[in-house]
This record gives sequence, C-alpha cells and structure tokens, in this order.
Amino acid sequence: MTRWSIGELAKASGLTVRTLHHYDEIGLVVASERTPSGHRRYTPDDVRLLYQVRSLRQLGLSLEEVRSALSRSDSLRPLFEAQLASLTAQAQQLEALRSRLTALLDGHTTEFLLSTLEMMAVHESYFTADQLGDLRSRAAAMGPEAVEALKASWLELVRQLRQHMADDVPPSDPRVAEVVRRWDELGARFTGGDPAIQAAARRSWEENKAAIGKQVGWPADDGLVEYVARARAAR
Amino acid sequence: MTRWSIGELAKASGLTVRTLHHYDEIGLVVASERTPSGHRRYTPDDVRLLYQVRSLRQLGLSLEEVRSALSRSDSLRPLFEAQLASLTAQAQQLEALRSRLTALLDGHTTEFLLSTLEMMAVHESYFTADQLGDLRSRAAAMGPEAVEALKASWLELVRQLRQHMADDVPPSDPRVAEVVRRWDELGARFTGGDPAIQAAARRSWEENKAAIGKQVGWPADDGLVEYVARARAAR
DNA sequence: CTTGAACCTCACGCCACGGGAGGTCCTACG
DNA sequence: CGTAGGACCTCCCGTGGCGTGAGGTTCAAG
Repeated sequence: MTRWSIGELAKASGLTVRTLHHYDEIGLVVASERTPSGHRRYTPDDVRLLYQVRSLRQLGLSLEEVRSALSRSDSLRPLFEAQLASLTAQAQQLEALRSRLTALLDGHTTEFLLSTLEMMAVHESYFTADQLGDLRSRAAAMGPEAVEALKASWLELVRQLRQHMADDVPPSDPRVAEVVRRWDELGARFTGGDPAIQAAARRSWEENKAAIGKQVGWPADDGLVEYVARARAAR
Repeated sequence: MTRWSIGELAKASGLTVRTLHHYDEIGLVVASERTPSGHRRYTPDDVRLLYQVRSLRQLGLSLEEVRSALSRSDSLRPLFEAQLASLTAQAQQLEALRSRLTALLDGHTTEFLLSTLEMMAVHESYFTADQLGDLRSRAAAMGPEAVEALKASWLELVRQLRQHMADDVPPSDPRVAEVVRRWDELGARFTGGDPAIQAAARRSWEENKAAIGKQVGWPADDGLVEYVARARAAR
C-alpha cells in the first residue's frame, strides 16, 4: 500500500479530513493523485510534506508561515529562532498568569476574586510596566501572608481614621497624626519609597477611592482625603 | 467627570474602540447611557464591569465563558481552578516545544531540521502518549550527546548490515549475528526493554524504512528486513 | 446486488475582532 | 460665526483555520 486515502491519512496524522481538505484547497498539501472517480490518493511524498506541515504548525506557525518556510528552506533557522523566542515569551507570560491565579486562589474567598481582579486591573493602568514589576517582585519577596497582613493593617488604619473623623477628633490631634504617620510608613513599604510609584499610587487611590470603598463596604466619599490633608498640614 | 466616552475608556483600558463596540453589540459590556446624539457614555459601573471582563479575558476565557462567569459568580472558583490547570498544561506544552526546538537548533544543521522534525512526527504516531513520555524522559536522562551517539551507532550498525548484505555474506554468518545482536541491544537501550514500545518501534521502522532511507541516503527497500529476519531465524 | 461507510463538492457558520465607508457631532481656533 | 479636524456613529465585509452540514457519488464487504 503505497498510496493513502484521505481517511487513513487523517487517522495516521491525527488531523481531521476537513483539515486535509482545507490544506488541499489552499494548495498547501495537495494530494498528488486522484482515483478516476476523484478520490484523493496521497503519495509518500505528500505524507512527508504533511508531517512537515504538522510539525511546523505545532511550533506555532501560521499556515502562511509554514508555506513560506517550506518554499525557502534556507531561511528556516532564523525562523525557528524567532519562533523559539516567541514561545519563550509566551511561556513566561503564561507562567506569570499562572502564578497570579494561584496567588488569587490561595489568598481569597470566592466572592472577592472578582473585585480583587478588578482592582488589580484598575490599579495597573496607573503604573508603568517597570513599576508593576517592582511592586510584584517586592510582593513576592515579602510572601503572600505578609502582603495580606499589610493590606489588613492598611485597612485597619483607614478604619481608625474614619472613626476619628466620625468622632469629630480635629485633624491636628496627635492621635490622628500618629495614624497618618503609620499610614505613610505602610505606604512606603508598599511603594519601596520610590516617589514616582508613590505618586502613581496616590493618583490611583484618589481617583478610585469610591470604588475601593464600595468593595470593602465604606460609605461614599465623605471628606477622608481632606481630613488627611489637614492632618498633614497641621504637622 | 463621572462618565467616560468610548475613546477615553479605550485608552484607559488598553482595548480598542472596535472592541468596546463589539462588547456592546453582543451585550457583554453595554454603555448604560447615551448622549442625545447617540454617543456612548460609560458609567463607573460600566467601567468596573469592563475591567472585570478584561481580567477574565486575560486569564484566557472566551467571551461566552466570561459572560457566564459573571452571571453566576458562585461558580468562579472551580472555573478559575480549571483555567489554572489548563494554563499549566499549556505552559508545560510550550516548555516541551521550547526544549525540543532548542535541542534541534543545537544539534542539527539547517538542512536537517525539517527532516528531523518530520521523522519525529512520523514516529510519534506509532507510540502512545505514555510511551512517548517514557522515551523522552529516558532521552533526557541520557543527555543529548548520548542520544546523538546512540543514533550514530545505530546508523553505523545498519551500514554494516547493508555492507554484509551487499557482500553476499549469508545471514547465518556469525559476524552478521553479532551485528544484529548489537542492534537489538541498542534498540533495548532505546526502548527501555518494554515489549510494547519495542513492537511499536518495529512497526514504525518497518512501515517507514523507505522514508528513513531517503533521509539518510540509502537506496530504496532492498530486502534488509528479510535479511535480518533470516539472521534471527538462523540464531 | 445491496448496504453502509467513506468519499466528493459546495457553501455557510464560528470567534473576536480589524478596518473602511459614509455620515454626524463636538470643540477649538480664527 | 464659520469652519476645520478630530471623535464618534452605524453598517458591513474580511480574516484564519477550520467545523458542520447538505446532497450526491463511490467503494468494499457480505
């Protein structure tokens, strides 16, 4: 049996008959022969070509790329190297995604997954890629529990501030000053002291405090920012 | 500014205007308001939703999956876990591809890349996934140079066999028996002695010896298989 | 000689948008 | 006040890599 029907070839190659039809249509892998009635007969050379195509496809090339790779076989090596680089980048991206997702699943209950994701997305738009890398590596160095602890302390400090504000404690009160000082300290640990990152974080916070508040259950904006500003001014 | 135009939102989110139009068309993220003239106005809630969608998309979900994930938010966790598993599998696949490609680029000159790829593809169809995993891990344990050395020895043995055959040495000759013995030994090292893998390798070899020969420059089938069979029988 | 499986050729459908045509709307400048 | 040009609108066709029929022919086994 030196000729193959389309069905046999499909089974052997793990592709579908439709796919082989498609390759034939676009002239990528054409059956060299036909039976008198029009059935495709694939020769060993056709089969070889098909396997080459399948291999290149598995390396992530488009059909057009496969076609040109096969037509000018001298250019294969740079193409492979480019493809290797692209694959590496893809793998790294996937790995980053994977670790973020793992962290999410570890640290959060279901009902917070969405809002956390959303806040991550919102905040990301305020930072450059470099800055985000910084933040992430710092977070990784601290470990997830430390990050969670930091978040919790931060929320607690905000809660205390809101309490003081509700109790009509004047912003100049030393207790308020102390909370603000610890707040800034936490912020510095988060931002690594980088003024650009601090500025970005502040912008993000100010423009999204309503959304953050919604997420953790605060009432709408009620002057917290002004209260803190007055506290700073009084210092 | 509590409402956003489509252009502002596109810039902020890193998506295109066309994409936002698309999400609107399919009812995934619809601008809650319009100006009297029909321009879209996105409310903060719309923006939140969009960021959720963007996040889930970045995790590799299809738009339909995103839609259903957002409609029944209690099922998020299993979905995330499934997605995590899928991402992990993808990353592993990519990594495997990457290492294969690296090995190819290291070990072969350009003109053999294609035929090597092709032979890999052909042979793979003869083995189950488990068996391939076995083969790969054995190859990895041996290291690439050892694998290349093994291949070279194997080709050399075949060359000797062909030589004997060309010299009309009878298959019962002890020299032939010795070559066949060493051939089987090599094969055992390759297959790990697993009879199922040996059978698959034999099938692959017999059905593809013509193609293999073409690749390494042998003439067409000339009775090598029968010669070896007679040598085995005489043993 | 008859099934039923395998094959053939159209030809439309899918996803997630890209991109252009042709028109309306908004804003800033002269 | 007019106008230029940018942002926006809807409509609609195109893309890649096939999937999935519909409706008809051919092949291999019984």
